[in-house]
Amino acid sequence: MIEKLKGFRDFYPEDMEIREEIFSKMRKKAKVFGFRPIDYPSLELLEMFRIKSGDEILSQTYSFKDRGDREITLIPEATPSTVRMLVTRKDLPRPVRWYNIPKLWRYEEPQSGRTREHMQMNADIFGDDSLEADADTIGLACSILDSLGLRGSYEVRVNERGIMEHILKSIGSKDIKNDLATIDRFHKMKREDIVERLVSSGIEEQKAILLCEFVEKSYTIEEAEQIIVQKFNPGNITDLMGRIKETFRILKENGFENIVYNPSTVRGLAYYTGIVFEGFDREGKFRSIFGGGRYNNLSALFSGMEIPAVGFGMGDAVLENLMREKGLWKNTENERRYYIIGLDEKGREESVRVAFRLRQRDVQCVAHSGGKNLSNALKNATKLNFTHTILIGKNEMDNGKYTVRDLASGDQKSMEMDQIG
RNA sequence: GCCGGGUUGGGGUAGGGGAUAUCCUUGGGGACUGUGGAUCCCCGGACCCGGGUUCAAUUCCCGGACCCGGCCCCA
Repeated sequence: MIEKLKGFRDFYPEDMEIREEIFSKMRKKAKVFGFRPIDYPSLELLEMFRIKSGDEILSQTYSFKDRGDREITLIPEATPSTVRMLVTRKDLPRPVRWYNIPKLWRYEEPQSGRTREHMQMNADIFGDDSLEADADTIGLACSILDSLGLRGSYEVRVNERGIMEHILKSIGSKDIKNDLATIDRFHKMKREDIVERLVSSGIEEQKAILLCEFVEKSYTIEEAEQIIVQKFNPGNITDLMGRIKETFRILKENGFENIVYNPSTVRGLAYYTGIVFEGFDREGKFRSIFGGGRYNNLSALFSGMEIPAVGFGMGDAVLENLMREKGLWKNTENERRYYIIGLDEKGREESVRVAFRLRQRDVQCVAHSGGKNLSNALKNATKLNFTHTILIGKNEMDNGKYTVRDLASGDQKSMEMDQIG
């Protein structure tokens, strides 16, 4: 037996159909939000990811030398290729709204919600530094989850890196990058260790404890503002706070209530420069469903051009975890699929003719090709996922109408071919 | 890269130092030749891999692979 590679997945039709339905809903929502599809290679020069993330990424990529001695890699994330495409075309009218659903690879130990190969919907807005673009980005992610039936099952944790930096500076941090990384791990480390790490970068212990108390929970944006202003004396954050409040207001006003301010959401050491956000299931059982934020500096690394950007990625693995748990991992389309059964020799000949005729009108159908056994044919129809059968025997041939049976209800009626569909 | 728990037909399982390896389901074939989505009959199909202990290993021991979960890291 040939085995598949560790951490990779096969998809059989029963799951693949569901996955395609999910992707088609993602595409539909992206489209109505004004995003256009792109695509790019699965292999890129390793250098591109080194520019963005540094050398340590080498240990987590599927990378190798090609026959021309180039260091190349299966892409571990979507953003660099997208930005590469963006800066290549200097003629593009901005703002640019692009999305795609590529396969991505990372060479790491598989665990719940993380495989070595996965698909991830990515949507980005370039050349638009507005808070409205931030809101649209989060709005699209939420609209997708809602359209999948997950409304009420998730929350979006939002933070603003600028505000966090102001806070850290005001309480004496000498190593803001490192402290953001510490905060990112807040829920994974012991409180004493967090405090110790914060203190070691120059923060007084009292302030470090105060920060921990703040970072521990989620807040409404108003609560967060009050605490930040009263407890941390963060300097002038009026603009930043005004912006994030307005972003919250837009989202709430337009039906997305499940948005909280969560100071521990900082998205690691990544390239984010402003708003950051992550979607989680309400019960906190799984990893993040989607994550993203504003990254205004990345394009400069690629081209010297400063193009503001905001976007998110939403992987298929955690989404599947959650949808299965909520009983939503199922087909929701209700298309008809006909199984055409000839009851005698003439009927079987006719069943093939009928099949081709129906397909000309895009009606899904297959003619039964097994033996004469009606019982087995009906059983096949059910097991092979058809919704209706069409029976063709002597009676049908005589009067030119076929017997159409709804397999779910058992209802049966006589129809002419042109009425079937 | 590290840690824990697993691995018996396609799926789900029982068992166990020696026998034809259990049961359900799925798959294939057949009977019943127009209302029967059944029923009945028949047939396929498995002890993850390598080494060790033993007269004998699917069973015990060691190592590996893979699966599930966690850590590290996070794109």
